[in-house]
Amino acid sequence: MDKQKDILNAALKLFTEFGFHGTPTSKIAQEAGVANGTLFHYFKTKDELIVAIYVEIKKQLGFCVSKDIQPDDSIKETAHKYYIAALHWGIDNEMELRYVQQFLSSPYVSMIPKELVEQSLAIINMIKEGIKQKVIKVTPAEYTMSIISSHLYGVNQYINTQQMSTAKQKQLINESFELVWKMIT
Amino acid sequence: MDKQKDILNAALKLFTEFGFHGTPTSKIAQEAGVANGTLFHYFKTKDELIVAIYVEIKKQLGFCVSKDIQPDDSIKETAHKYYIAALHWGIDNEMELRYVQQFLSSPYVSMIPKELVEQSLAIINMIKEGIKQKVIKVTPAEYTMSIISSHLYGVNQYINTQQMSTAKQKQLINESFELVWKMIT
DNA sequence: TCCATGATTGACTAATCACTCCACAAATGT
DNA sequence: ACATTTGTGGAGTGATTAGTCAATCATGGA
Repeated sequence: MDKQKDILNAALKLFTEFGFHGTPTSKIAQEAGVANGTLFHYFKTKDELIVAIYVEIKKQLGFCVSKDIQPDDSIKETAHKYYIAALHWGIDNEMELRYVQQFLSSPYVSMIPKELVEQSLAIINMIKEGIKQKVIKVTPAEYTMSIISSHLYGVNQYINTQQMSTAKQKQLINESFELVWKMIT
Repeated sequence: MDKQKDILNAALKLFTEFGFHGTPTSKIAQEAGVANGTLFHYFKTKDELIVAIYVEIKKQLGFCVSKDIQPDDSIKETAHKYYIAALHWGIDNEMELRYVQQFLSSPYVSMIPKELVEQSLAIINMIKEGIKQKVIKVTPAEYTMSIISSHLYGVNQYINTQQMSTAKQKQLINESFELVWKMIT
């Protein structure tokens, strides 16, 4: 019923499969089951749609990753929860992940609205708090963050390309957190 | 003098700046200082050009990374050399790295010629040899490989975004290898 | 000198695509 | 009941672009 959502979903699907250039707006409208003009009623330009999808995904990820965090969790507990949640999100939302990758390594990155940039501030702050509490190694928080994200990315990619039982996956995920934790402490 | 190289360089530059979609072949020809038709004399299609650039970069990286390797180096020495060379390549060839990222997260990946896929086999074999010699942890070699590459990527990104003295860079690079080595052994 | 081969040119084209426009429908307010 | 806003449709348009082609130019061998 919600045509805007239909358009977003159709566009997400087609963009991940055929790329931004490879999918005309007409195909998006067709896939979403709306008319060509309707698409431009909701999104003034194709670029705006491309950015909107990214913003939507980021919002979902942000919610998903932080929903289990308790204020009185220890640093390690918090980090563990963030890590696990992010990894699971990546596994469950392969298409969205691929979209984000494509988006971030395209010239559209420069169109990200400012208010979204601060999203990952919570994690940076957690790292800084961890350093203050002397549980995390004294290095620039951005460096630690960079290491963690890329590790996350690597594990995700491995899990997504190899196929394995859910049990093996769980084991791998937990082990990989311990690996990262050992590295940053 | 070599117009084919001129075209490749011009295309690399424009594609990294404006994306595949955002740069028309006419602009590439212009930047390369050749006529429109000349471009299509060397590359049958725009897609072929896009893939050719990737292949060229991969060739350079492959050469750069393996040129210092000696057959009688220890596993750790070999790994260290690979790691350092790859990191330096990424620092010295920011544009090429960005191109590779953009390419790999685009639908053009599926056009990579088969003979190129085996490129990273040498590193996988090194890891397997390391496992046999009991210096590297017993995990699937592809997993270890995935962890190393993504770590490399993360460090690279950090170095490229922050600016720091060359001395600090060197220190960071060496420390980061020890971090990875600790992780995989 | 003459020919052959391949490089080089740039005007041209057929197709595509982002976006507009306007008519109409549905919802919402008064 | 009427007016106003909001949503929806889809044909149409102007600009852009990948790729073509026929003509020229450069090189070198016979």
